Amino acid sequence: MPEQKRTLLVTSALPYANGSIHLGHLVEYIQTDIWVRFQKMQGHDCTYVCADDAHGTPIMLRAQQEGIEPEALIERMNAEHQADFAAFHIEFDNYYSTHSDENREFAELIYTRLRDGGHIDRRTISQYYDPEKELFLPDRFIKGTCPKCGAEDQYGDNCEVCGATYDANELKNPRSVLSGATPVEKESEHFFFRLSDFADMLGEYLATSTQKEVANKMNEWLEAGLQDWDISRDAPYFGFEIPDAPGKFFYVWLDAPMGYMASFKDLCNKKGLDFDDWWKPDSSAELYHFIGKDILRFHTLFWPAVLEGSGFRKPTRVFAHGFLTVNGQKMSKSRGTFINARTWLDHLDPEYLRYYYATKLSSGIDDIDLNLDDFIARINSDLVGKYVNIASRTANFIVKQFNGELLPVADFEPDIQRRQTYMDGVLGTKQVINELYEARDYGQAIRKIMEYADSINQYFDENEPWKLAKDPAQKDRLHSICSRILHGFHALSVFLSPVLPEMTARVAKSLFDKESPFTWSDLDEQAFPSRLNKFKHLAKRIEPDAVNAMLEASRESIAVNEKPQASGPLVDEPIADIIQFDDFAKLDLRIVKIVKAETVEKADKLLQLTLDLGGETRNVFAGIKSAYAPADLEGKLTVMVANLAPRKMRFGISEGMVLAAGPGGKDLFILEPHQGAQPGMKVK
RNA sequence: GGCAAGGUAGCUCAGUUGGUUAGAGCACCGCACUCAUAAUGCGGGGGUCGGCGGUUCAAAUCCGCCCCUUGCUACCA
Repeated sequence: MPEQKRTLLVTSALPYANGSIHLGHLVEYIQTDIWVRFQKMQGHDCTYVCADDAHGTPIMLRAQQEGIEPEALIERMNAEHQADFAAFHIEFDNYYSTHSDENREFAELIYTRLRDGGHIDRRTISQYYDPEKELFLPDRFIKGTCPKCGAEDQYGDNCEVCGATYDANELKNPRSVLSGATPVEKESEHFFFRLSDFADMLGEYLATSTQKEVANKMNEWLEAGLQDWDISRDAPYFGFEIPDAPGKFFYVWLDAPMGYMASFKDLCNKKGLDFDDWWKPDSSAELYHFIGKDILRFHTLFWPAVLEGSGFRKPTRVFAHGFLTVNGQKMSKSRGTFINARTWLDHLDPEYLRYYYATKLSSGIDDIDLNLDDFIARINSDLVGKYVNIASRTANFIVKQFNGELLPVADFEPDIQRRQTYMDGVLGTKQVINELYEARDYGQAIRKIMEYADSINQYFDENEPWKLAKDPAQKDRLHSICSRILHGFHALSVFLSPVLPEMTARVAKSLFDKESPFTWSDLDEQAFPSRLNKFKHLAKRIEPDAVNAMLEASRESIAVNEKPQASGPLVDEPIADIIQFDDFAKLDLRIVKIVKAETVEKADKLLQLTLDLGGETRNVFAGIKSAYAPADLEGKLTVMVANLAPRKMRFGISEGMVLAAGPGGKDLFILEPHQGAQPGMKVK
């Protein structure tokens, strides 16, 4: 029955050292921690490592802003992260940093091997550069007008208003967030990892190494053709310099995931383990990465290829989970649902979050929702009303009437046949729960566990021990019944241990007088304790006020750090940076007459407008179909940007842009001049 | 528009390879109990399983079309 002892190495994604841990992060760490604890409880050799991702331009700049060295910044964040994780009972075997000697060695080793294997190309590319700060700008440090919806003040990689994604050089009116300067395109040599060299291997790998729905998605990428991966950045950059290329640094792809190895290597150094036993290509150890679905491509394509190309083993499986929503919506700063780990800790019990996440988690990549009303009901009912209540309502009988003595299974179920059936029931439940934990179907595991709790409460009510307690003749029966109920509670506590490590450790210690926390072998018949201490309060109900206070605090902490929380056009789209008259003068706005407006076949949002500028006509596509019928526009005057560079679209060339205001959809309003304006007049 | 994942009771979700009157928890109503942090137990109301067709003796479950939600993507110069 004792299955083979397995050797596992488990990781969670490396949190970036530029921000605090929030509830979204915790989905992953809690999911992983539950799995790791489950493995350890079974007696397997399971190691859980993680580290801060400590490099990159954002960290370099933030340190500058704070007037400290980046090393000081990442050290502080590392301590903060570790404290938050510890408070949520995330138990790493090692927590390290990508800014470490070990990590540098792995980055260099892997790079060198890839290079020598012919998997690295050098190519000159053109990229935005801040001429004042003298550095190349990551997408997040360029802001400008969204090329798709025209929203101001959007980042260089995607638009928060319309959700479009694009390249930074598509952004209109780009400016550096750092200096406000207009970035210039500048050429530089970059290093690329030839991912396509590994296409065949990846095709096979995907089929076995991740969830089905994920493999399907990844196959799309494979079929679309694998792009080379840019792995270098130019100085100044906080990170590791590429050995044979002064002034070039490893970009995140070539130093972050090595953090998994570096952290483990650090642990090997501390404990005298042989790193290669886990990481050589034919290692029998199992390697698992828990990640969010946002970094799937990276972990299922790039990372296995890099490992393959540099002579290391590949991950056994990559487990992706979905995102967190709060009350059914994306976490939102203004609603107070962007909740930091620390804010939660100030108001609520970390284990309640662990439990709630567990009830929602499955092996799939669906998003999970933290519905706070449901959360309160679920915790109060499951944990306090059912689980804890079993001990609470039974313990007194044992303590008062039997001096704390618990009967062994053989005594409360003396008939050998019935005892067998009873233990088969317990161990059968254990087996089912085991499989569910292993498969990461925690939601189902919890459901099973609560079914078991229900059955114990039913047994209690059917046998009415409170009545037996009043009849001295029934004392033996009372003893048996209560022992059996507490045996059930004991089993429940073991089942819940991966999810509620702290609470169940208290059960083990203060109630059952056990030296160490529960393990799976505590479910063996002989392992049932013979004594019980006086019951002490185990868990308290959640007051809705505590949740409200947490939401309020989240709103406040954001308000302190950021902008005012009111909403409205000025908040949603703050007024852009000051420009000079010269900048304004570049714009040539003209009054035009809409001579023709028509829908465009196969276009959802576009109207094709023929505009008369008083002698010249222009063809313009405008995304205003949702708000205007073509007939309403024809004959009307409006304002256009007349000197905008033409833009090729799928349906033709758009030769300018009409001006409109509003959030979108039906609320979109084009400008119309007062009576008397004539087509062609310049707006100034 | 394309691709993907969803749409099951008021809320949060289960429903394995199609098979008897579709389930759980919470909420609601009634009853019981008083050992327990008013917790627990029993019973009840409540669902055209997004819609329409089809396959089948039988469909929430398979097939087709459509509607809605979410994510990625494409076209909101």
